[in-house]
Amino acid sequence: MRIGELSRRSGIPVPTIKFYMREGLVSQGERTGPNQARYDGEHLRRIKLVRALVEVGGLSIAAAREVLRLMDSQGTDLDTLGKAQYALTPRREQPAADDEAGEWAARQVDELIAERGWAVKSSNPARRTLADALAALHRLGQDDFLPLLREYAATTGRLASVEVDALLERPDLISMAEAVVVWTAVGDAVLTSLRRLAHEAETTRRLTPPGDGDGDGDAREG
Amino acid sequence: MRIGELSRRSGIPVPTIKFYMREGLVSQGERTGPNQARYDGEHLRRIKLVRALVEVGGLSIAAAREVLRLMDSQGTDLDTLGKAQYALTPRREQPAADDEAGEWAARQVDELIAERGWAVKSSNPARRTLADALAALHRLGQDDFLPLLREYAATTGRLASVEVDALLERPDLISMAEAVVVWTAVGDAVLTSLRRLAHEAETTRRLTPPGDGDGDGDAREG
DNA sequence: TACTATCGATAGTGAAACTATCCATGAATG
DNA sequence: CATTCATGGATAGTTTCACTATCGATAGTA
Repeated sequence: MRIGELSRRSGIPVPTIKFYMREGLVSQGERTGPNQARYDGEHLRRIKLVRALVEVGGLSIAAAREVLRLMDSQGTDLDTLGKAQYALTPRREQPAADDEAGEWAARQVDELIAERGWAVKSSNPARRTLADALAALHRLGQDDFLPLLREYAATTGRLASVEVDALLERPDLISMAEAVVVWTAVGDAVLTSLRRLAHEAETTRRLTPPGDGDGDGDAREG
Repeated sequence: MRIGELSRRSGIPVPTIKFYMREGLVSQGERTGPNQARYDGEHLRRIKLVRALVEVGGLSIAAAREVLRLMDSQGTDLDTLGKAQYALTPRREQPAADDEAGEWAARQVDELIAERGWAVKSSNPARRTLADALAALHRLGQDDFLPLLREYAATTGRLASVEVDALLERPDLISMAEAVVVWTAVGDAVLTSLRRLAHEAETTRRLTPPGDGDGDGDAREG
């Protein structure tokens, strides 16, 4: 197919597809003339993957490029998968604040990880993200979130277990690599939106007197 | 205090604080002269809150303003808290894709919510976020994520329960409003980073032969 | 043959989040 | 009390990011 069809089938404008190719997110088509090239289903699929990472996963173009590069690297091994996982985590440019809250938060993260017996490298950028979040909570005096943190950790541990189970069902490393990338990026959106939905449901359940409402548990009101 | 001290104590540059005031995220100081104003601890706290929403929660300035406006509104009631919750969810500007994947995803979301008996308004923007995520997975043929979705829903339901428990411990509505805002925004970061950490830990646990390594479960290697 | 599509290259756009400069004045210091 | 620094409000400028638009030569198509 030519680029027009690629655009129609993906829903992405031609100039944007060209932009992705320039940026190295999508490979060039097979050249058939000075101003002609041919694309195939792989290109289409790749464009959909880029959109998933960028639009749903919220990755920057640069981060997406790095993730895809690692995913593509021949001889995808577990180490590379780990790096791809790291590249999927939003990075902070600035060094961590070295104030009281920052140090406290870093300590909390270390303790939590030790407590759960998790094997996590110190280079895992999620350590930093978590520490930043805890530091922000601490600065705001929201320390009563801490007990929830333990709950969250236990819960995500269980989730990770079933997730890895499902991942290991994949027939080959290439397929696993793609699942790691997609599930990690898109899974964040799934998890956080489910949390929002559950929060509303739970609040409604708690604060609605029993017998109030239509009783089918669905409060769709637009 | 004056703006310089506010800057020093928050770690935010003076021009940025001025910018936040212009944008209505932080209230003006109490004027004491043509070019003088006085600020207090509330201002400092507010700046920290803005930073938490923007930096950790990833909210845009516009979204943060809306959230804070709702949080501030006198007579904070549960309805307002719900609106604040909605304002914390990242919005899509474009209408949902009406392709097969989009429709399929919307159906999945409705079914899931019905299945769990969740009372969730159809206006909850998290429905859309979740549908977009599921649509992306479907377009990529990653339908084996679906069983995990059920697991995720059950899990976030339990989390929401303990979270609302903790929330209702708060003495007043104002304090609850702040917790809703902060926990929702920062909680996303906590949850997703914990998921990353758990994922690495679980992968390591599964793929490391028993007895391999130092056995303390901590694989910090930098 | 006319018209549309495509190629790669280059330049332009619009939003977002700051950042810099200015001037009149107030505070602080020797 | 003179000098220096800080402040407030206003306005304009900067940087980054993710696209978009245009161009001239060439290719497919009705």
